[in-house]
Amino acid sequence: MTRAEAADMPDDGAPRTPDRLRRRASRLLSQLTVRSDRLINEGLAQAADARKWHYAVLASLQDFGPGSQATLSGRTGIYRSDMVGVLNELAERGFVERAPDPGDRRRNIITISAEGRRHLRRLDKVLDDLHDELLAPLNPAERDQFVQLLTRLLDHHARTS
Amino acid sequence: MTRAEAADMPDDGAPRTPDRLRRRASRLLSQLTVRSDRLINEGLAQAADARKWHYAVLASLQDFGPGSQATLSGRTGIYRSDMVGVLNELAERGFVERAPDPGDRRRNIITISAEGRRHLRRLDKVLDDLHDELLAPLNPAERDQFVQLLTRLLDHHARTS
DNA sequence: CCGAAAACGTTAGTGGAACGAACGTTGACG
DNA sequence: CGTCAACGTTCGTTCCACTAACGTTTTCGG
Repeated sequence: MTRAEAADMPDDGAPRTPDRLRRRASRLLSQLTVRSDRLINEGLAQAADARKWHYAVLASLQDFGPGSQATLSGRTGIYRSDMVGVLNELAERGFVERAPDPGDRRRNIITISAEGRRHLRRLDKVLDDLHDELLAPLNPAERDQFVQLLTRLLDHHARTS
Repeated sequence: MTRAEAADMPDDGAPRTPDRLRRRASRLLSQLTVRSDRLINEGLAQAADARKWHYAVLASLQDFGPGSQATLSGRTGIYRSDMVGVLNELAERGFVERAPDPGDRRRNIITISAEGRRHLRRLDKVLDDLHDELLAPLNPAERDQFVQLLTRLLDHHARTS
């Protein structure tokens, strides 16, 4: 033994973390979200040169039709300040069109293009695969449960915010 | 009607988000974690002038005894670069002591103080309350389930990292 | 009908968290 | 003894949620 590192190593090399720390839901959430975000970001970047916000915007356009940037902000939860950049990226790639609203010249009307629709289908597939990886340890019933629980918690804290 | 904003408003004022977006586990995780982090940070700051890192370090010291900064990094998951600041804050408040290791002058040995122990007890209570708020919509069995699921997912992705 | 207030898109910037690079000091080891 | 690794530390980067302010355009109350 070079020296007794002991006490932190459960004899298999990994440093030990106190249970009361490891069991805290807030900590589990934070840590898992870091991994999840990394997985999704890297996956989207590499498989489709995309970011998760692209998906949010395109899906919102596809499912609810064209809208102003402010509307899209509301639908997706992306801040209007950040929406600018996202739409620039999407417009650059030809996935959306940004046109001034003739009826209200403060607004832009954002429309999804045919290419955008195709891209969205691709993103949906990529995300399906990535979520399969994310939720790998859970069986279908448990995945549903997990999503259920998350949804209930989020709903509660969204109303209360 | 001033104008038909329609389509995004389920007739109760809240903008509508596509289901495929709302159901993605990664998105639920991100959003919930934002709320959770905010709840915990604000709660700790206001009730105990503390940050969550403080809890991690103090709990690790209490449960596994003194250690070097590197050991604490391993136990808590805090980067050694960030550990410096955390320990400064804790030492300033008299919750830990930072003393050079006589047996290895590269290291500092960090020890929790009596005050630190008291503070940790307080933090534990505050965190209990905050988690009660965080998990409010779930009954005890569901909370256990939730923690179970999170743990399994995190374990899987920690090994695979 | 006019002036104040609000909404819109946009730019710039803040604060926190996770993480990497590099450096001087000190110990381990062939 | 010389090389290499570990330690604490400083500095910097990147990403995300979020705020502030501004010019333009529209709405609305008096």
